Amino acid sequence: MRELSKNYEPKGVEAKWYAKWLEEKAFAAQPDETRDPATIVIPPPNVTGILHMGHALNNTIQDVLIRWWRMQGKNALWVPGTDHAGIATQNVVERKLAKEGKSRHDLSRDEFLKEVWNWKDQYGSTIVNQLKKLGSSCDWDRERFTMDEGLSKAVREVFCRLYEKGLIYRGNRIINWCSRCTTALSDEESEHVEIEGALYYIRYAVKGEKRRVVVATTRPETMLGDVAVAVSPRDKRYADLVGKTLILPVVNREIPVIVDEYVDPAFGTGCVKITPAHDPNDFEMGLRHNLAPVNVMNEDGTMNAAAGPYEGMDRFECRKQLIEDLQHGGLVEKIDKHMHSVGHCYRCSTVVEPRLSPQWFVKMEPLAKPAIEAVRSGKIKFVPERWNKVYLDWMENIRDWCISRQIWWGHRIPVFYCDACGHEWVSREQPVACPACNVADFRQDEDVLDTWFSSWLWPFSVFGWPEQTDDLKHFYPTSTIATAPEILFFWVARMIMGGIEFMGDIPFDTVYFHGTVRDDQGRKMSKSLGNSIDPLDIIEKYSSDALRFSLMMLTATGQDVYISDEKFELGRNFCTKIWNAARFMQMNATTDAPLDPENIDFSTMSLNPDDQHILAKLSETIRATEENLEKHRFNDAALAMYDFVRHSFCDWYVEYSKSAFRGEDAQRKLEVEQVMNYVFAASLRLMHPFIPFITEELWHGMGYNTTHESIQRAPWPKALSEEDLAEWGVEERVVEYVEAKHDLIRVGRTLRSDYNLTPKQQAKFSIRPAQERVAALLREDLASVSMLLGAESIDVDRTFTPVGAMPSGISQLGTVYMSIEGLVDVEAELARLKKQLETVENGFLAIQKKLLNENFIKRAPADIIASEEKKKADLLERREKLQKLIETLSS
RNA sequence: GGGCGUUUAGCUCAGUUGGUUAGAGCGCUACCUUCACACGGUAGAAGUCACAGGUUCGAAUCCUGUAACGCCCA
Repeated sequence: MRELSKNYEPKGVEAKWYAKWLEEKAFAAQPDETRDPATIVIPPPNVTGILHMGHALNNTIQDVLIRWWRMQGKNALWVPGTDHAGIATQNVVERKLAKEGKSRHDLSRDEFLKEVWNWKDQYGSTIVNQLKKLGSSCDWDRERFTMDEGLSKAVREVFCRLYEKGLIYRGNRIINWCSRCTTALSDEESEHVEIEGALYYIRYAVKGEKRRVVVATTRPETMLGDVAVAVSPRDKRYADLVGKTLILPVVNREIPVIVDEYVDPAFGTGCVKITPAHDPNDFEMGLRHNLAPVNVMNEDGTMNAAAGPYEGMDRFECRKQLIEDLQHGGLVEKIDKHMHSVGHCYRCSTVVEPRLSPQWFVKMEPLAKPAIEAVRSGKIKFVPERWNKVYLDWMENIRDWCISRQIWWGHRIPVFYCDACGHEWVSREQPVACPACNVADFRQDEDVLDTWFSSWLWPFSVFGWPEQTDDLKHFYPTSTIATAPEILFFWVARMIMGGIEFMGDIPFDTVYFHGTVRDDQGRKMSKSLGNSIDPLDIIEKYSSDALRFSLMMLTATGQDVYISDEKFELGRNFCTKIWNAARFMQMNATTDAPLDPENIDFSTMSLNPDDQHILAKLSETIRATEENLEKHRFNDAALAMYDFVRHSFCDWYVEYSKSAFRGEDAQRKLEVEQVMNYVFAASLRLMHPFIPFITEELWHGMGYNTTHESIQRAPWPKALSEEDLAEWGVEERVVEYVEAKHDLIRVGRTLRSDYNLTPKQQAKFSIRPAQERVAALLREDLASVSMLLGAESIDVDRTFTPVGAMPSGISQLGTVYMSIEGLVDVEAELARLKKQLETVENGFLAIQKKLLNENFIKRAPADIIASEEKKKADLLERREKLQKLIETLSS
């Protein structure tokens, strides 16, 4: 045992232990058929990412679970890794090139990819290093990257299987197009934002008539691509218009008026312009009516030749100019303000353009079916459960997944086209010649796959799939996924489908959805708002343990977490408290000999009431912690240990121990020391998953590392049953007595405080115990009671009657009287007692009313009635005592 | 438009199958630098459980409706 410094200095300690753990490969796990596996795969952060509070929360949760399982003796494995984040990473590298005045098109595709890999090698480990600062106990030798050769192989395998099964197809569809990233996006990657736009009412001429038809649109620039105007078949206003021809302004194209059920006569004017190349509903309608789409935009969001005079203009510039021109021609009836929800690119926030283009899709319905069943049957459990409904709604209305991206960084689509014979085929390996005509004149598809097309394979691709590895057999299915609900559709739902389709089994049995980390005003943390709190700053200022513990205390199941800088003081202060409790124990140690806190036998000792109490409380706390962790109630688990260590242990047991340490009984000192070390060592183990660094430091600092060198591999503390505790001599009635004794001490302290006694002023106390049994226990226990009360003397007397005005209070064990001659303010004491009487009176009346209610007596369960009866008796007793005290004082 | 969540002390939140005199942390007030700890101790003040109905012997808790805020989907 070495001496602990006065203040806990976490910085060096945390760095020291993490380095040691890495060096010893303390987090490594190998397949082992003799043990139960417990696996977590990390939600791979973007390789471009830097750690934010969301990551800190997400990874602390995983680390708590993994460390807990590891201590329980499970074969716990946490697989780390990063995601290649196609669009985001390409954007980063393109921005870097832009600073050098270059675009990616100045480079060849291969040269550009080389640039990206260079970037990844240089900066890609940033977030990984940050996760290490958090204390994450990942098996780092297993770190994976979604562009690794092995994972790329899995991606190709999956693409080919689905293609061969007919579940992947290419189609000319309306997709979400980001004109800044110049790529297609999936529906999930287009984020809808409510914005104020305008509804433009534009007049179209009827051919050969003076009449004008007014259509309303939010995107007037697309009218250049109109191929029809549609009305509802039930709309009498326009019945005579059907079949007529309209002249499209500006480009003067002739377009028909058609009828279609889809049209909502109540929206706008009831006349809808049909632009099949730029709207998904219009596209469907175009198909129904055999109308050829007219595309008016280029990939970069500028207008193309079909836009006539507007060619080359940006789409929003065109909108402005076009409206101006139409207004000049008197063709704009009105412009109304209009709130609507508009898709934005989730990577760059550019307004998404619905665009007709040939893309690759996965047919989702067949994959969704068993995945729906897995959740509905309860095979996969969502925590909190309410996400089931969100998942099921989405899955039951699932739409095909657009997986092709027009960027360079990513898994290239393994489809090949023969220029000689036109054959198209998929291949797991790079082909040498066309399998149809054997000519080597072929091209690979230019597109890459959606990044999530590799993420959905993560729970098995990290174990070497499609090879049937030992890792895969042992560690799959994984146990729990911890994630934010934002990626329920992106990732969780798709992993479930992927796992069932390719592994034939669910990828995990539990999904824990934690909340979003927000600032103390409830706003999402974002760079642009400048309200982010950097977890690394918090670690720097308060320590990683403080960050972790505070987050866990604050995260109620599935609720958003509101944080501010000061909230992390909670964790820091707690760590300091633990540290000082350890120092206290060291200072009072009677021996320097190392002790093995895992093997102390209390059955030969005669335990004092306080010993019994703390041992019973410890078991209760362990049990509560386990139950809460099992239910993923991390805040309740954290609170249970916090409450135990801070209050039960530090406030009561440590304070009690002082009376023993200052006494003369050497045997007693030794016993107290053993109890303390047993309890403290168990507490360290209990807290280790939450605050790994300080617990490891103290495990060694206190010399507990006798049987288990590192606390990480020390066994999870065992909650003892009442029978087990009884073998040590822990009796339930004694434990209850100590609870009541605490109440008595509180009552006595309140008396002191009410009469403004300073801690140094000693007072004489008299206690009139309720029963003889209590009197006996109290007499045995006077040393500690006396110390905790700061009493000059304590008189335990069943027949005690106060002389004159003596302040008093009623506790569960009996009435406490305090004697301080000359200081008693009779009026103040009376007021105080009357106030207490009023509280008791109210409680009594409420229960009385309940018990007099016939219905209650008839219908309430017997045990409830019994407990109410007992409460009534207690209150009655208190009432009588208070009344008597008031009477004595008043006379 | 559909769905979900939230509303409890000044602030942030617990409160699990309905049964307490409704809890915690922070903040606040008073006293205390006592030989583990002022990143501390002791004591205290502070709540119409959003609102309106209903069910029940009994509602913060269950049901219906209303309002405000937030999120997701279209």
